[in-house]
Amino acid sequence: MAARGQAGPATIEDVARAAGVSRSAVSKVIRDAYGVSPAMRERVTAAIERLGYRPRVSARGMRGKTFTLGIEIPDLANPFYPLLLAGATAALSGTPYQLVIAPADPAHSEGYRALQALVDRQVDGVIAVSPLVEQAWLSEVSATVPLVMLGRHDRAEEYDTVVSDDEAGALTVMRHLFDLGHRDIAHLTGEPEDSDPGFGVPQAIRLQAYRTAMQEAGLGDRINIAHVPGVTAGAHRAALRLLAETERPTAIVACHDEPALEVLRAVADAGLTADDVSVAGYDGIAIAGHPGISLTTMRQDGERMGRRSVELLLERLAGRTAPRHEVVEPDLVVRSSTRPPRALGGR
Amino acid sequence: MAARGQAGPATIEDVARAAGVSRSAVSKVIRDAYGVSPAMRERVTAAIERLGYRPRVSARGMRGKTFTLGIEIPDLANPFYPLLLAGATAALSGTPYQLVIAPADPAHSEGYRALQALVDRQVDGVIAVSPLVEQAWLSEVSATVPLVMLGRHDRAEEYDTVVSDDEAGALTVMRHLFDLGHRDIAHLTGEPEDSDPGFGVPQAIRLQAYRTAMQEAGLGDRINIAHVPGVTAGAHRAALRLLAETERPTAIVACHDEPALEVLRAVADAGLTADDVSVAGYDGIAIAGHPGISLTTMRQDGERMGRRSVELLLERLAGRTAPRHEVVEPDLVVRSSTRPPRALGGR
DNA sequence: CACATGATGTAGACCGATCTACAAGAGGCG
DNA sequence: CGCCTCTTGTAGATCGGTCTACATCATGTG
Repeated sequence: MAARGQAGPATIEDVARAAGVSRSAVSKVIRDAYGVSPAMRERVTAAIERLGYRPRVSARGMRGKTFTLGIEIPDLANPFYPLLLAGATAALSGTPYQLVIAPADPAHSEGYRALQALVDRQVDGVIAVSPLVEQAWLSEVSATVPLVMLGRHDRAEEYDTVVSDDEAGALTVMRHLFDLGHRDIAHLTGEPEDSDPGFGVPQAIRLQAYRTAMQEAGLGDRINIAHVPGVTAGAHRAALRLLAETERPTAIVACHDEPALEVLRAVADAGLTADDVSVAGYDGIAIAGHPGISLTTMRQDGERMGRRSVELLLERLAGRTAPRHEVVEPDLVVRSSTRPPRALGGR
Repeated sequence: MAARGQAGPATIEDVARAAGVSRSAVSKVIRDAYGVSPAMRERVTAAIERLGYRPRVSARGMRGKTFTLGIEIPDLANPFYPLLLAGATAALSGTPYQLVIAPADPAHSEGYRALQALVDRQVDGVIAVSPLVEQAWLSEVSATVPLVMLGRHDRAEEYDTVVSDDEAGALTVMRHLFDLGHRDIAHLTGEPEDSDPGFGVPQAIRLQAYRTAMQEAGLGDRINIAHVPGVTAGAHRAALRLLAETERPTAIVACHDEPALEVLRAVADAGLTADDVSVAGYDGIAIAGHPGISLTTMRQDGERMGRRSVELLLERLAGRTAPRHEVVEPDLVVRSSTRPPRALGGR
């Protein structure tokens, strides 16, 4: 922003005129292309400075690139997603690329809409976080623009993926609870249709791991799954229901930290404590470490996941064609929300 | 997305050819402009459908609009901001506009960079949340594109603003604490240079209100202000220092909920409880209502603020030229983090 | 019946960049 | 000295839309 010729912001034409050179020359300087003499660069740069010229991304996008990467995110209210963004933003600093976020409500069709909006805007690369769009559709998108699917376990040929090892993570949580002595462990997750493991959604993988762990521990008959519509929104009520059962579970595992917070709230509302019911979450959001919450959780390195996603995109833009599928290992953070069950010597 | 002619996604040219009409005709149909017969609309729509045609925003932006509104947000990790986004997104549903978010680290120059990135992308309107950019610069920006400053109290002639009544809110918190019997009340806020009331930043207004309230209560000599670099990041240490003072304050008011959470953590770390030190925040983030936290706070209707910002932009796009400055009233939510001071019979 | 009016569709300029092809000039070399 | 190569800068096509001006045709009207 600075003084400009007449109507509206300066264009490349204005700069060319001011510097006494051609448009092409200015363009070369901007793009740092081959064939510019130091003298010319000097004059053009000065003119750019003087006019406060900024190239318009729309115009650049017509032929070249937009220097924009888009990330589609469902539900920014979930504090795990900002972690991804922090990592993505960090990975982009120092590059000429700008990150733009398209928010999408978690509702089904919203993911499509938001991703489509990014594609319409000619972004140079897309990161998709919405788990509920069809793989085939993503493949089609990736024919137009490089794409990274973040968080879902599908090893597509057409695009890259970055995921956390949800199976190992969920099994680790279960082992932790078994080690504490729990046998009546309930699992709280989303609606059944989203939990089909074929879809590759994290919560589906975690649910499957829960089943496997219970079976292998010989507790197949104690499997207790609460499918909650809207997960976080319905978690409080669902948890109250679990807590009112005659054979109350001694531990509840939620598919994410956010619903786990609601479970904790329900535990408090029911007049119970962590000595009565252990609660474990999954994600490792920051508030889980607050002394008033102190939630045991599997911490996913969201920042790393966001960073790697961007790096994979940049590699694609640099020419890579073979798909890559990255796995990030989560780690268990034990806090005071999980304790031995009362009957076995819990204080 | 669907079948397309040859290389790359279909263009308006392809649609025109497929429908046997001119580009202009297709353009008219897309824009729902005057002069299209039902028959023509029919044929064109069918062709669009068949080819899976989507107009490219870059190309549209060259002459017309981009149907994109941009919002610049510092620090998405602060859960108050997603509230704004939720409101903004909601206000946009049903309109042809798409919201894109440009993330900016809270560092000073980042706000400029992110806002500039949005302007470069030819958005039809901008919402700025970063409080630390100069008013004059914003005025310049608003010569190019309609702008709403969200959260800062400057009644500029060139652009609209949406703010919460921070003065009334902060005074309300103080009255609440006075009513409980507190007299030694400390205030925790950001760095002094950001607290100049002339800047209009919320935390500056709140700090000023704290001063006023203390003065008017005859407690001018007990004013105790902790200026913390990086607010949230430094709040924990700063709170520990306050708690270690010989004349320990009986209440601590933070300029935002996020640092207030850190104060609560410090209180716990120091082996104290809400009976020893009351804590109040400001913003009304959701987690403050969790039983493990239970933080007294001034709730700002972030969703409403986001919604109003978008509505003001839409009005501008519809032709309004006179600036509007909206004020939203916050309300006090009393929870168990504030109690009467021990000396006066707090149990 | 000649003419004004209004509805519908098309041609082509235009937006602001990029990028290819090429011209002009400077050195290098046999 | 003539030719070749390399560097530097320019002209002009191009991207995919929008938008203005205008042509065409059907209809209403005096």
